[in-house]
Amino acid sequence: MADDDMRTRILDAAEQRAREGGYHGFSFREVAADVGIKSASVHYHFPTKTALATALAERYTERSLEVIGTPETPLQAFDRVSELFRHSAAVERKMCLCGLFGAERDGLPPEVAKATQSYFTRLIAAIQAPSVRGEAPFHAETILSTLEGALLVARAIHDLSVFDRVVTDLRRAYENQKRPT
Amino acid sequence: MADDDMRTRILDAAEQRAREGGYHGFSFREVAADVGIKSASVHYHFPTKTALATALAERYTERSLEVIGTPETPLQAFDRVSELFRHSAAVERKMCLCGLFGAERDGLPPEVAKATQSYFTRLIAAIQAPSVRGEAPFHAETILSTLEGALLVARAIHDLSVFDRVVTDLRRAYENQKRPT
DNA sequence: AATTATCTACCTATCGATAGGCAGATTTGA
DNA sequence: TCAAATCTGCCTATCGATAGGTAGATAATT
Repeated sequence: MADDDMRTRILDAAEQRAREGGYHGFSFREVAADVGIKSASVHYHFPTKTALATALAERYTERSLEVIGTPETPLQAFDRVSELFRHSAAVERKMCLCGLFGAERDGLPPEVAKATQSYFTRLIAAIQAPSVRGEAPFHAETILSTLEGALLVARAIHDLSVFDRVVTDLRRAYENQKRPT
Repeated sequence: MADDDMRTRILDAAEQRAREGGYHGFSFREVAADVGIKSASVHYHFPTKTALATALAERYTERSLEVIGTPETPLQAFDRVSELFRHSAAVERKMCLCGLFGAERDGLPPEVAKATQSYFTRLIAAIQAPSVRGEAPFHAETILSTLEGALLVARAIHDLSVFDRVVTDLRRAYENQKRPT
């Protein structure tokens, strides 16, 4: 039921906080209070805020890649990533962690910025993979950008139906479109 | 040549800072130092950080709407907004202010969140306007979401060519696509 | 006994914000 | 016309709160 590992519980709490206010929007004290320890004890598990945020981005990346898996067609890749972001919007009701970090890029410690960059490059690679056999109508960057933007905009105007309309628009174009180049 | 009005200079400096680190990523002291006054003097022009950030979002919205103007066709609307975001990516080399604020939504003072929401609803309305006569292939939300996401992703992976590829993908789909419903 | 995990207690730096003052320009009123 | 009053735009100094981070004692586990 409860998370056994304190390190995991810290990551969970920090992720929630970071997905609300971004890197500068959460603190060791808040996270510590969330998990029921003192802020000094958080430093035992993660020596610096940079280390904590980097671990956050890396775990988030791995989890996202697991959801995407190894799709066999471009359309299947599209649907997997759509579902990943739809879950973020409708179930977790939170921004994408690395989307938020990416927006804050210039205000991030370099190590966190690098981990954030990896999230995007690795997801793009995973989305692009099935296109090796068979052309895809859109670049992998286009899929990811659109979903990241749809999540951001839908949340900003407090209307999750925006997300679904954007996905519908893009998917229709994706199916109708023939080879791009 | 130089900005006469201190209020304007404060807004300019704060906008640069906010577009780097977000709402929690800039401070009165930094902004004050940028314009050559003391942080206490910034409070003379903007009583609270909420007031400053709200003014920032409102000014950003007005300026964006001026760039978009009143396009006469859906495709013209698309191109105007594309150019707005391309300028942000390639010339200013900064994230969209309200895109960043939107990502941080849950960590924002309510007044700032509302001003951010207005940015998106008003831009969507401006993009949608020419569609009253003549169908548009995509919803206005799709245009805005995709560009916001493309800006975010391109910056996150330090590759501005991503932005252009996404815009090219979307524009091709936009031209090829026939009436959606 | 040694390792692991958490504690108390504290540090320095910075945060947003307030109080009160002061020089200079502007307005007001006799 | 000239002096009193007010306003503008900044200043210094300081507030309480909070930030990330550290040292060393203590408790728990093996």
